[in-house]
Amino acid sequence: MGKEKWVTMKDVANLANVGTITVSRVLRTPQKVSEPKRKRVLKAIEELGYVPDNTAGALSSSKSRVFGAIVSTINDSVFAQTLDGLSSTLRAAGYELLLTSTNYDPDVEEDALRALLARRPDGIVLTSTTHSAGVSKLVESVSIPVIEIWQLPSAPLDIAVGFSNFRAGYDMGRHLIDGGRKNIAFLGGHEPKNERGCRRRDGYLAALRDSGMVPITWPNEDQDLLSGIELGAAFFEGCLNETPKIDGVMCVSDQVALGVLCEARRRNVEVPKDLAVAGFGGFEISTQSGFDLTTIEVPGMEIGVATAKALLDPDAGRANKVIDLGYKLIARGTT
Amino acid sequence: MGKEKWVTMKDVANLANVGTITVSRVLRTPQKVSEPKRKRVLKAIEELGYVPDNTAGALSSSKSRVFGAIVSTINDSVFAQTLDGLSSTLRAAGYELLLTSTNYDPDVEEDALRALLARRPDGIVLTSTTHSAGVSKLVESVSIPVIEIWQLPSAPLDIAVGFSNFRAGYDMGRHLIDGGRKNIAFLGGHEPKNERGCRRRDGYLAALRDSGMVPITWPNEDQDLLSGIELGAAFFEGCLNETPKIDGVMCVSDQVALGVLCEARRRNVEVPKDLAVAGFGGFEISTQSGFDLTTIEVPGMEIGVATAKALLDPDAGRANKVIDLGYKLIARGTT
DNA sequence: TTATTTTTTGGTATCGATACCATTCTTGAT
DNA sequence: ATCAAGAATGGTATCGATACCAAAAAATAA
Repeated sequence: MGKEKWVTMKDVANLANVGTITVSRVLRTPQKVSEPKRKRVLKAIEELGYVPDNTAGALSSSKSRVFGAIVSTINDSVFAQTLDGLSSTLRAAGYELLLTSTNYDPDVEEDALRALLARRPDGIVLTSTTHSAGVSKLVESVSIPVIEIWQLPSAPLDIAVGFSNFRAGYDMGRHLIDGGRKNIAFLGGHEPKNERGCRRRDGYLAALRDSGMVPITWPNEDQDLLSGIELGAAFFEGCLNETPKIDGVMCVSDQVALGVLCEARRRNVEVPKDLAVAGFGGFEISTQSGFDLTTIEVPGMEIGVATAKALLDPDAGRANKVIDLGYKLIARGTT
Repeated sequence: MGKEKWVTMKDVANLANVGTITVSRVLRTPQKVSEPKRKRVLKAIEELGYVPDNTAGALSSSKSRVFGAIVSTINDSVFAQTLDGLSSTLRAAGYELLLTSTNYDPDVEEDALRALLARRPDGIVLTSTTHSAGVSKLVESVSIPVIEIWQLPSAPLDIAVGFSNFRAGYDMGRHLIDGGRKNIAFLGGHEPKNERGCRRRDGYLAALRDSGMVPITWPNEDQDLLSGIELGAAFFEGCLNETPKIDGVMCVSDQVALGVLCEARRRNVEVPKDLAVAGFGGFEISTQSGFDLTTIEVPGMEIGVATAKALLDPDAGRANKVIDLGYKLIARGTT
């Protein structure tokens, strides 16, 4: 690697025989520079291989052109879609995304937020909706847009973009009830760390309560070591053994549903005749695994894009602080 | 959100009645500050809710404490592991990760690199190993560590961390040959955009050539619209119809293999008796889908951690420019 | 005690860009 | 021809931290 120092704006200005400020204008507001000078400057930039230093620009303009995001995990296909939508929309507008994951550990969130704020981002995206006191205090002391995404909080800190997991859970519960199922279980979503899953389960509980039915949730203790697919399989051993009359199961995610379906096939349990299975997420897996899974399709990409827009124009976003993008219940072959 | 300006180091210094530089030292080299002053400064920081401005620090120290990464996609479970390992190791050392994805479009790489370099990162991580002239030129003009990960390049730009997709493909080919298969196909990995997949296929081709066998690759035209699982299913329609004697198939990924297995089950094709199936990746899906898939297990997390270490101590990393972390062929029930 | 080293502390210049203001140069209107 | 309004350009101060150097204080040696 070369040992040369970075080329600065001054170097470019000298070569093009203009003032540094003119170089700056060529990059930020080219229409304010006359044609011949602009060309000379661009040529000099090209020639020297100049790459502007945004940290310096950020310091003097107090606009970093960076947004920060804190996600609970990168390792989840749905967040991945949102992040793709977010980062590509932002980059098209000349902004960058600083990404941090907490691995579902709420204690990490405050540290991560501090580290992000130290970069003086122009805005922050959070994927959790319950925050520690420290986080709330930090966020409130800051004058940049803060967007909470995915789960819509009851009292948004600033702006929120997402959909209602509760309503989605409720709707899916009704869907199974309307399909004539009499004993409907909810599988997964116990871990209190996973708010979104818990809200879905709450929706399920409400739907069954409203119909006077008895809810069955499983597992009821921490099982976070089980992968989605493992959990689905274990469901047959545990829950269905205890309560064989179950004729419908609503899973916290498509992955879990897939596990149930695989195991059902192995045990010759007919779906949907003997058991209706519903997933959540609307991933590729739900249609392409050959199981034709009923699921809730979530607008992952759209959340990313809408979040990017709200970051870029927070006043428009704040006009309606809560942007609900909804979801789609896709009834297919498994129910 | 509050309208207050950011608290600066000077504010802290005034409150604690010390020089600004002392505040700086409390944060960076606390052992150089006497006990009582350190305490006073920390108290002032706490009281004012001071969050240091790293952009300013970066400017004067020319150390940004940020690393940049360009990945082809976030939406891939294996990269996700690597990114998790990378970002958590870096954050533990007080560094942040600036993440950009190219969506497998090589034209985007140069722009993304420029945008990253504008933040003056202390190092760069690339996940592709063939670069445009512009990218190479930029990288060479820069005096920070550049690490290429996953696919080991023949001529690394600087440091490389990964494993050999070619050898992995070769080994899996041999595994099938040694298992007595006579007509072995390779499924997926045609798209030239996906170098890693192509290297696996090259390994497969070499293994078959070395044994005097005739390779069968499918599909042979761009199919990038097909998801992994779709592709697996389509394989039966296309390739197996044309060449029914195929008794072994090596898939470019576990996702594709899962598609093949699902379809095989539906068509009552017995695995591994009628058809041996091998995957690639070693994801959860390979063990937990209930299919007990033979696969190549790839050290995704370890790549992330090793990359982080090399970034933090590039001289140690450069001692052996190529860090080969290997892979594991896990023979299971499907072969 | 004095001389010498080590530790602790602060002042000032600096990093590379942009903001702000002042100046020069155009252009068109009167 | 004169003036006003606007466009184009550049000089200088500034953003908030750290580097570098120098001074003061404390610890140690002679």
